[in-house]
Formats: sequence, structure tokens, C-alpha cells
Amino acid sequence: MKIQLKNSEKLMEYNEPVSIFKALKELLPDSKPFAAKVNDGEAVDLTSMLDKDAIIEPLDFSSAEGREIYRHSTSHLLAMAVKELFPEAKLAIGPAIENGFYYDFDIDVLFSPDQLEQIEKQMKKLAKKNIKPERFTLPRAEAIAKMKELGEPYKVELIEDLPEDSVISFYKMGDFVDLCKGPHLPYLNYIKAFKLTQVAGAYWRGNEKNKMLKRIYGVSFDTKEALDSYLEAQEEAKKRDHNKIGRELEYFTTVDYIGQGLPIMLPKGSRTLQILQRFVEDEEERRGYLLTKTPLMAKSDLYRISGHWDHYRSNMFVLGDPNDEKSECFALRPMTCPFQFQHFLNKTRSYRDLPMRLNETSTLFRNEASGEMHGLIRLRQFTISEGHIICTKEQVEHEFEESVKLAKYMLETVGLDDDVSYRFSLWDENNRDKYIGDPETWENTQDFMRKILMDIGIDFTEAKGEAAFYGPKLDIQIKNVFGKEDTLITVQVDFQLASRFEMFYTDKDGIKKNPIIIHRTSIGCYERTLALLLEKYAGALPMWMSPEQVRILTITDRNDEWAKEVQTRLQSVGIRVTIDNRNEKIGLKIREARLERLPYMLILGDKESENKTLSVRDRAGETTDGVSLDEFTSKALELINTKAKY
RNA sequence: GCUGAUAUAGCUCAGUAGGUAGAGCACUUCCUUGGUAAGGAAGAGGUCAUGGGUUCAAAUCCCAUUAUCAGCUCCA
Repeated sequence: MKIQLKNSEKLMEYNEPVSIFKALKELLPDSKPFAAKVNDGEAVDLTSMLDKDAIIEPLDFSSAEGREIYRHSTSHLLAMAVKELFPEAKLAIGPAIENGFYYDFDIDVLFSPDQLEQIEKQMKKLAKKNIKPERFTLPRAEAIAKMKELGEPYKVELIEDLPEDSVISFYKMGDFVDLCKGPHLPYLNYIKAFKLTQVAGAYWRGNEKNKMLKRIYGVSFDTKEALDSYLEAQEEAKKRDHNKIGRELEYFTTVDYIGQGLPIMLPKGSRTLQILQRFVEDEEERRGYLLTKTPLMAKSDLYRISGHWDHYRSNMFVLGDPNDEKSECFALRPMTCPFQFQHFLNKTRSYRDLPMRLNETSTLFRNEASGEMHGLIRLRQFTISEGHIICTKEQVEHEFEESVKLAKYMLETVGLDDDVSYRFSLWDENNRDKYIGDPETWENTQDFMRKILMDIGIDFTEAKGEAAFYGPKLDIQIKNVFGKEDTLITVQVDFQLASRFEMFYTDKDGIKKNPIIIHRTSIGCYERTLALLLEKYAGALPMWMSPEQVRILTITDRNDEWAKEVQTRLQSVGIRVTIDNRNEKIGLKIREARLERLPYMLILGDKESENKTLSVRDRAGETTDGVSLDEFTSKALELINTKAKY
């Protein structure tokens, strides 16, 4: 039989079955693969035997699959160490994740930093022992018996969920046996560099009704250098954390007696939000949107119609006693839809009114669980670039496409387009209770959305079961400096709510029909977008959205008048300018302006004043002397008006 | 909401065998009238997150609450 290396002419012939390990040793003597794929199938252990012709592909740290195997084995090493140090720990699951791994344990021990260090030491000790993971399989019933014997209730539950006829695989590493699909590294001493990073709680199977287990997170790499540079990069990323620099640079603050998720936007943060809002509202007006301004609260009656009263009340701020039938009960709004729909409902509508594009800079209130709040990313009160497009069936494809294009335009303009990923969130046909509407509508809607996304050339992933209850959606996702992903923008197609709100238009044929509604945001929630912009630019926002664009620094008070004149001239064309004429050393003033990440400093001394020129210092620290005020003004205006990335 | 950690001056942090609250920077005043990352001096600023408890005595020990951080779950 012939064993060939994938994407290579290299070939070995054998007369009897051979292990992949041996074949690869001979095909690639210098390599040290972790596992392999046979005939483009799933990855398998190197100990697997080959008994017929095959093309094999070694997997090592250079491939995503290889890294996953490496990190998965590291998680087993962690479980081994924990079981040795804390035999009472019950094992749950331990997968590889991006850059590392975790393992969940049911145990009363708190896993203090000291204990974590102890576990890490034990792992290092075990890794040196050259343990060889050995795979074996058992029939389902025997597998359950084995796990019961070892006292592992979570593993028993996992096996019980597998089909009756499945063969269950285990790995034995020294004395440690774990249920596992594999594959694993051929030897545990392949693991060279890892670090346990933190302990956290995690619900068994991700369900908050289940018991909370202890999860240990770690990172692992093939070399010590790679691990160190990763850890260093993490430290650097944290310096961009908007929650840190946003407070330091005085964009926002929080006050404990005001409450969680209710940030105070300070003048700088407020100004940038205003700039973004004006930009969005103006652009939307240009694109045919009609602006609305609707109440921030409504009687409970409205939410009974929308369905929120029954399904979302625990997340709403209710004013008044819902149980007192004699007095009115209000609630702050968690969404804009039914308020904005009132414009459509204000009079009888015909097909001539469609598409009706409505936008609103809309403040919403959601009573999120107390542990959910995070900086400006997750709030209880936030303001979104909200909008609804009410249209006919014939118009919906075009309107959807335009909505996606608008969102893309916004992302490109603010500079976040390279940092987002697109997620097409579908319904789950096996879980129909979660959704309203018939399967045919769902499938058709998803098909046309998918087609448009491909036509526009968007690279998206599909996520089953992530749709809204009334329709599929395109979510534009972004990661913060900690790697946590959030939705920045969403565009949803809704065939359901129009009938619920009794929205009709008279079509050309004289028949009353329900319109289709697109729920969309163009730049997302302003606070969240600001947070991600602060992280993206490490606080040095592009000049056009910077709350302070130019600061004039005077060297001597003889130039105060010239400084004032420069400020007035620049302000008259709409540039935001401040003067620092404190009686301080110029070095100190420059240092402060740099720490505040200002786009430009104008340094004025006698020389500049007499020549009527400026000494201009940019963000990079480059200084240009002898610049005339007109020159600087036109350059600054160009950067602002073109919304340059500077 | 759950798991774990944290809360001392505007900021960064000291302050453990319970015994009267500290530093640097920032701030104010004065001196310094100047050249690209910190000139000098003096001063002011703290119910040690809040509320209880233990104690002769609590920033320190205990309980509760609030807020902040990471993670889970949830979500724009």
C-alpha cells in the first residue's frame, strides 16, 4: 500500500499496516507533528494505524487544527494536575479556545492565585514525564459504568446524551482517564509553554439554572517566546481599554450613587457623541430618512400590544404599580419600534408612501442584570441610531441592501470597517417555539438576505438560532481589547410585527396589505461605538471627531493677544480650539497636550507673533515652524471636512 | 443574577501581630517671562465606598449594602 504526503510527491510503500507516526517519521524525518488528517478526513491520533492507500497531512502548530489539538491536550494536562492535587474535583469539560484552553471543575476549593501557581507547577512536572496519551473505546453502557466507578457524574451525563449505539472514546494519560473525542498529542512533553491566567465561574452546560462550576483559563503556545510575546501584547491591549482611557481622558465617569450602567458623559465625551450624531442624522437625511422624536416612556398598554409586557418586562423599568388597576402604569422604553410606527399609523397609507424610512436618535432603557454592565459597552441607558424602513415585499431586497451599505459606509468613515465581522443570524428550525411566523417565510427571507449579502460581497458566517424572534438578522460584530465580541450594528428583516400593530397600506390593486419592516441601526449605539473608537485609536480620535482639535500653547504672555486672535480666526471656520496660556514651562504644556492625544498644538513665541506664523506640532511630535495661519487653517479644514483618519 | 477579586486625597498607590492617616503627581498661592516630555517654594485637600456589629480602641476583624474589574449567562 502507498502512503503519500499531501501536497507532495513524497511517498512510502508498506506491506503491512503502519502507524501514521511511523509513516510520517519516514516521510518527514525532521518534523514533529501533533496529529494528522487521512484523506482529508477529520484529524486523528498519530497512533492510528493505516492499512490501505492513503494521503496523509500532518498537523502541527502552524495550522489552526494543530493549535487546537495542542491546546486541547494542555487542558487535559490541567485536569490531570487538578485531579492529583484535588482528587475530590469532578470533571466537566475542557476544550481549546482561541490562544488557549479552559477546564471546568465542580469543586469547593476557590482556586486562589497561590493554588493556581501550585497547579501550574504540577502541570510542568507532569509535562516533563513524557506521558503518552492512549486512546481506548468502550460501548456506551460500559462507558457509563466506568465513569460512575470513577465518580464523574458530569461525564456520565455527557455520555447519556450520546446516541444509544455510539462507541465512546477515552484517553488514558498515566493514571488519569478522561472521556474525550480526541485527538491528542503523541506525548505530553510536546507541551512547551503555557500559563494559567484566571479562575471564573461558569454554568454547567452554559445554562444559568445549572450549578456554577469553577473554570480555570490558560493560554498555551509552542514556544516560550510566543507565549511571552502574547502575554506582552495582552498587556499592551489593556492600555487601550476604553474603560481606562475614557475615564483618564475625561470622556465619561460613573458615580456609585447614580447607579450601574448609567455613565455621566463629560464635555469631551458629549462633544464626540454630538459630532457622531450630527454626522449620522445628516447622512440619513441625505438618504431619504424622515426624522422622528418620540416619547421615552409609554403606558403599559403599548407594551401589551408589542408583546414586551409579557416577554420582556423583567428587563424594563416600570413606573407605578402594575397590580394597581386604578392608577396608570408606565414603563421606560426598551425599544423604539412601536413609537416610531405611529408615524405610519397616523393616517391611511398607500403604496405611494413606501418605502418609508424613519430614523431617530433614540435613547433606550433596559434593566440589564447587575453583572452585565461594562464601561460604555453595556449600559442600562443608551442612545442608538435607530431606524425602521416600512416597505413593500418588492422593495425589501433593495432597502435591505441599502441599509447594509449605509452601515458599511458608517464603519468605513469612522475607521472600524477592518475590525468587524459579519454574522448572519438565522432561526433554528428545530426550536420553533422561539419564533413567530411560518417556516416558509423564514426560509424565503433568509434566502434572499443570503443572496444580497453574497451580491454585495460581504464575507459572513451563519449562526443558527441567533435570529430575533420576529426575523433573521445581519449582525456586525466587533471585539473589544479583551477579545470579547459584541454586536455593534444590526439589520433585521421582520415580516411579523406589521400585522401585530395593524399596519396596512393600500396597494395598486386596491387591496390592504401589511408592509414589511426593516429594523436597522446605522452606526449602532453611540456609547458603544465611542468605546470601540477609543480602543481603536488608543484615545487619539481622528481630528474630525476629536472634542479638542487644536490647542494653542503660549511661551510668553507677550503673545496672549496673538493667541486669542489665532483662536478666533480658527473658531470662526468651525475648528475647536483652546488656549493654554498658564504660566508654566512650555515643556510641561506640551507634555500635557500629548498625554491628552490632541491632534495639533500651536506653539507661540515672540518669533511667530512678529512674523505672523505658527509653530505647528502634530500628533507624531513633528514640529513645523513658519506656517502661516491661512495654510494651517486650510489644512485643518481639509482633514475635518474629508473626515480623514488623522 | 451567578463565580472570584477590589474599594484609602482628583490620579497612581503605601499604610497586617486593631492604638491619632502617608508619598508622588495634579490643584491653589507666591517666585520664575520662557523654546519643545516635568523650574523653585509654600499651602490646601481624606466621614479610609455606605450602614451595622465585635472591641477600652477599627482604614485594619465580622455581617449587610453599593460601586468597580474579569469571567459565565444575556445583549445594542
